[in-house]
Amino acid sequence: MTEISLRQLRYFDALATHNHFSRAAAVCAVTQPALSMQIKELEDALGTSLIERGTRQIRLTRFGEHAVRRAREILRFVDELGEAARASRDEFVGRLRIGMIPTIAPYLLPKLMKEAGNRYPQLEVRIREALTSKLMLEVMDGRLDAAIVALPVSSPALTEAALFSEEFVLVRPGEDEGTPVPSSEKLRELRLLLLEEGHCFRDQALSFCGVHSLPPREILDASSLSTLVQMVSAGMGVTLIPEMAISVETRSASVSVARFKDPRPSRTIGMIWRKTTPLASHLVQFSDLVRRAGKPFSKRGR
Amino acid sequence: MTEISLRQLRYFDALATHNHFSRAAAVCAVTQPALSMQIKELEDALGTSLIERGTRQIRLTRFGEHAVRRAREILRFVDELGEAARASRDEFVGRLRIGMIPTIAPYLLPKLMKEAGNRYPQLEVRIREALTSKLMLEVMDGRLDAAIVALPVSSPALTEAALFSEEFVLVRPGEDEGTPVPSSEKLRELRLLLLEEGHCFRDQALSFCGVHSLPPREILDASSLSTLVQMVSAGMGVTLIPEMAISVETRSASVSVARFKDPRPSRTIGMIWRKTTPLASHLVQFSDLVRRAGKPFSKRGR
DNA sequence: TTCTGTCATAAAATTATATTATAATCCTGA
DNA sequence: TCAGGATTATAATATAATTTTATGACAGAA
Repeated sequence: MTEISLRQLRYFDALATHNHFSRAAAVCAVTQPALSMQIKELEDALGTSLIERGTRQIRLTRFGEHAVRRAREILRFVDELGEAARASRDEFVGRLRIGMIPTIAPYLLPKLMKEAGNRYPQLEVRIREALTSKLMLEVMDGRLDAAIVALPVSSPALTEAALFSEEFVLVRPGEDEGTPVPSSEKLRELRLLLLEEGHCFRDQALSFCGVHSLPPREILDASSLSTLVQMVSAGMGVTLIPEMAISVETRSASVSVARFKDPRPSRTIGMIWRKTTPLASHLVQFSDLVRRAGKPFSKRGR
Repeated sequence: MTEISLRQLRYFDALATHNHFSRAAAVCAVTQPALSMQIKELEDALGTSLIERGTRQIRLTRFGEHAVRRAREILRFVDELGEAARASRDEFVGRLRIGMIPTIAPYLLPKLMKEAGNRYPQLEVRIREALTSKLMLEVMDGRLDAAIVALPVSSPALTEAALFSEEFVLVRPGEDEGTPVPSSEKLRELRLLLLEEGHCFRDQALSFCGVHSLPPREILDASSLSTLVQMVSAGMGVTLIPEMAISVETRSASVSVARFKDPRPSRTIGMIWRKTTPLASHLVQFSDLVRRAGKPFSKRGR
């Protein structure tokens, strides 16, 4: 004995509406014996008869009446599944979980959320802030759809899409305003304040100074750019911050901002996602949005 | 492109629970390629991907998560349809619509309903009272499941099951008690009170008297046995009533009841149903119940 | 690199479904 | 009561869908 199939339910539905095998078969675009057999199979599968067959006319049995209601319900659910699929592939709707590193999130977020709200009103964007390593893990095992980080991350499982590059600027105490900008080598002699371990921005700053690790220092590393700037303002040293952080972080601090001459330090911001994600095309679209949001900070306004 | 099938949903369900093609295939008792292909077909049919395929592990896509919930819902509905079918065929439950003619209903009903309540507590018995011709029509077009009438009805579309036979008795005014019982021929000379046209009992009574139609009479025909007996009690004539009506109808009337010598008039009570009804076996069962209910009235206690 | 686990693909075999042709049934009307 | 028409069932055959077997492709681990 075979299983119940949707085909059987569809034929049964047609039969119940037309009360006539041949006409129902025509509606289903099959021949009458095909429909007859499927109905019989359905009856076999259910172990009970659905149709009272008279020569002149047929009618549903008691249970048939009940069954056809159920069958139609089932068919409707199946159709809705198809509709849901269509809706989900055509439109970028639902939830998008984006990770961002702490040296990007506070600065990019306002503009990004505004643009996302305009462009994809149906989309719920959730932001999670964490260090690159954690974000990578979360993207890889599906807890995030994508992350916005500094490139490269170089993981074979991830696609990287570069969005824009931004320069780092030197933040010095307010009174240093106008004094010559030190070269990257000179920076090493200054008291360079840095983020704590794990932030890629720390490594990028160090790399600019030509060092890749640092001997233990007397002062504690900061956990945010905000703190760093406040430390500079308090005269504890100098620091680097990315372009996008300038306006937010230096607004209420007595610090001066200076740009480097070549070689100018910079980082490339990009988005990463699983190579296998089916959201890929959506994410490419979305990355464009992020690119637009980051444009004001972008090197050479690009 | 093919249609969505339940098989695909079942495989998808298994795949979503095991997150592993081969194991899911094993659970479904098919080989892995079979399952892979059905999943692919499902994705094609939906026009969207459900599974993110990684070499090491797979996971559901966003839409896949939604789809599997829907799929399981659908599968549950289908299973329930099967269960409902099983329930409906094993047990005699639900609604049973029985028609009865007016010369049976009031007398058989109390006992029948009591017995039915004992034997099939799950069964809702609905009674409709009408003349034989109407009942036959209603049985034939499915508004009734069966009817209890006097046989024969001789319709090729209907099955007749004889249940019991009962005699007719003569009802005379109380003062006739003890006087000789007239023969059927003599009855013709008496003022025989009858039910109105359409009642089979009228025809049966006439037939007993050897006449098949009656010239217009001065008196009106009665619409119930009850009225007939009251008319007899009022001295308007005599009448015949069936055995089962005696105790109810003569209780509160000053009439005398007399039985005929051979040939004794009688009628056969039976049940009729559509030859094509799937309730046939249930109705045979039920007819047994009716037989039991009618036993006390039965000719020779049979 | 090679091995291993995993899913995809291709060809062949099997099974399910459809079609065509015809039978059976039963109602209709002479 | 008998022929004719309408309707569904059945049988044989044809077609299509599904499964299996065998193999490929790919990525991650040793």
